[in-house]
Amino acid sequence: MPTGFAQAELIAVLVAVTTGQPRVMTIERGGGLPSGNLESSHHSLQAGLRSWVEDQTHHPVGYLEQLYTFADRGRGMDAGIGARRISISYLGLVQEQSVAGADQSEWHGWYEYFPWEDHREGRPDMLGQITRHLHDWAEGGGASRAERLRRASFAFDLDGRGWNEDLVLQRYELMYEARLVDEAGSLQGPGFGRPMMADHRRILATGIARLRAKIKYQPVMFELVPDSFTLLQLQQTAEALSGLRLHKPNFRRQIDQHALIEETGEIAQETRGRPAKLFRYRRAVLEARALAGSRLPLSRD
Amino acid sequence: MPTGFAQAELIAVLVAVTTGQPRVMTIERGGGLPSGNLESSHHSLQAGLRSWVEDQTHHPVGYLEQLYTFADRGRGMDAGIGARRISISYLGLVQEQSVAGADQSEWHGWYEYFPWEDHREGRPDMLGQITRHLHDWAEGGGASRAERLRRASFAFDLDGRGWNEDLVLQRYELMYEARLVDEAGSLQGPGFGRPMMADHRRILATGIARLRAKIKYQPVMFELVPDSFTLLQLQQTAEALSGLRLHKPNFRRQIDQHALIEETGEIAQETRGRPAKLFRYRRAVLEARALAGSRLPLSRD
DNA sequence: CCGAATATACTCATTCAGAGTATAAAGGAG
DNA sequence: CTCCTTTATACTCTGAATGAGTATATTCGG
Repeated sequence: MPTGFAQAELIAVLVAVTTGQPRVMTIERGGGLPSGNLESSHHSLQAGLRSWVEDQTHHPVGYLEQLYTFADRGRGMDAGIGARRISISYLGLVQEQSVAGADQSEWHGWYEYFPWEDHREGRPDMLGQITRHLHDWAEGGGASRAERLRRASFAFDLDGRGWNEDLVLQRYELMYEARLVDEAGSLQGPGFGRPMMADHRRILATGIARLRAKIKYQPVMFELVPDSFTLLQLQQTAEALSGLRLHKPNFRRQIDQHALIEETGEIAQETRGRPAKLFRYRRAVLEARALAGSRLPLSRD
Repeated sequence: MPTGFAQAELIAVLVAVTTGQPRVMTIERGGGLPSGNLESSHHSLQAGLRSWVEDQTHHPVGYLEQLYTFADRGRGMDAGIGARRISISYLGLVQEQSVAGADQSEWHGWYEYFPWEDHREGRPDMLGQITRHLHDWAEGGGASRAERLRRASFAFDLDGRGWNEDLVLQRYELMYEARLVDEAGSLQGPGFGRPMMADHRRILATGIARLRAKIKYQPVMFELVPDSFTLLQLQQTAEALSGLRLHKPNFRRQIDQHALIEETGEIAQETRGRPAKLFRYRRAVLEARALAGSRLPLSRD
């Protein structure tokens, strides 16, 4: 086989948020992410992936973006033939209403896999243990001890400068290096969080990190909620994704300052408390929004 | 050949800024981007690309990130065998001082390829022509006429809401659809800007767009300037990348508000005007900076 | 009719971004 | 030597956005 040939595979991180929990589509009862070989019938990667996912899951995928491409020497293959496996991963968002009918299928809460990432009810207790293990790992690092400490301290907020919810991948990779997750061959006893096959949990971490970064400067939450929603639903979606609790008045202000939504005129039919107005997303602003966010200090001439 | 096999190729967008011009490393006197087949000797994509680029160009690459993975049916190949070409593109940044010795090699100013993207001396005149052509194209769009107008108006700022320098790719793709660039088979006479082989100009557009977006929230300019630099150099680098003129006092304020740099104690040896202090980048803040930028309205409990 | 629960509306202080002005230090022209 | 051009650096003023907290509406279940 000539050089430059490889086996190509598509992997999807499909995300939905239901009842305040972020969920990801899996196969084999949570053991892996949906994936498949790149077929020659697919005209473009994006289009191919979309039709493939929709065939398999029967959910329309509102939003789809490429995540990352990995290449590892194919472990299950004959060595020496120069072939390797290329995995092209995608992040897809599915609206809650589409998931609703789909019984207790293969949607798993993503904090099963990353329990240390959910800070909505405060800093998880297990971070104490993780921190101790990371310290041990750093101490055994010889020359790289200082560097290990610096990385761990930064990613896990060991010096109290504030938890950065975006560092999902950095945290997972540190835990992998320190052998605190089963995929790395855990040191003693079971590792933290539920493992996945091959490097699927790492890909999931990449997807979560991307999504957490994205909600700050692009209105992607709207791809996850139903067409009409209350402000509380919207906030809870943002909280589910970021794993943080948000300040209600300021969240609302930010939303309507940017004129992201409009009232539908209807009222939510839930029981407790004062009924909430229903809103819909103003698709028109998707572009206007892209205009903002310029942090460069422009000159007027 | 079994399904799922493909030819894999690496493509690099290598960027440097010299004498106020953003440049990109090319092959064949500007006709294409450096590329090569994925070799089985490469252990990871990132590492493989880095060593490959440094072998070919003899420039150390300070910063390297994956851009995008394309898959197109290989046009030059036998059809029907199920193989296709996968192109994995990377963005790399090179410091000016490394380029200096490298004579008049294969570095080409990127505004040769995208002359309509340079707004440092005001809105380029050719945008008038481009706009007229785009209007014609939209008029001939039948049912999609309104949609075409909306896209063109947004990307090229036809209604004066302000030029968005990030939309490099959108603009190139519109011009491709309207056949205003030679790669699409230009309508009449030569297309706008200098063409490149295959889809290399599109990949370059992707790289420029990524870099323009990135300088707003990550201090990547420092990967492009020498180890010690003046504030004017730094600003001119930012201007070269964004294609915009920036407001000097505010640019300076932003830089030292974030404590990104420190004085070296030395003074630049240039002739005209008051001599400028030299600064160096404080690598320590790379992490602290990542902490900022949280636009989510957090709650305190 | 009261209180728990939720929704919605303001307030106040601080920081930050946009825009412009003022002063300092060099070299060159006369 | 003095003035003028050029670049560097330091402030000012204003308005917008953000962080944090408080106050007022509605509903329902007792």
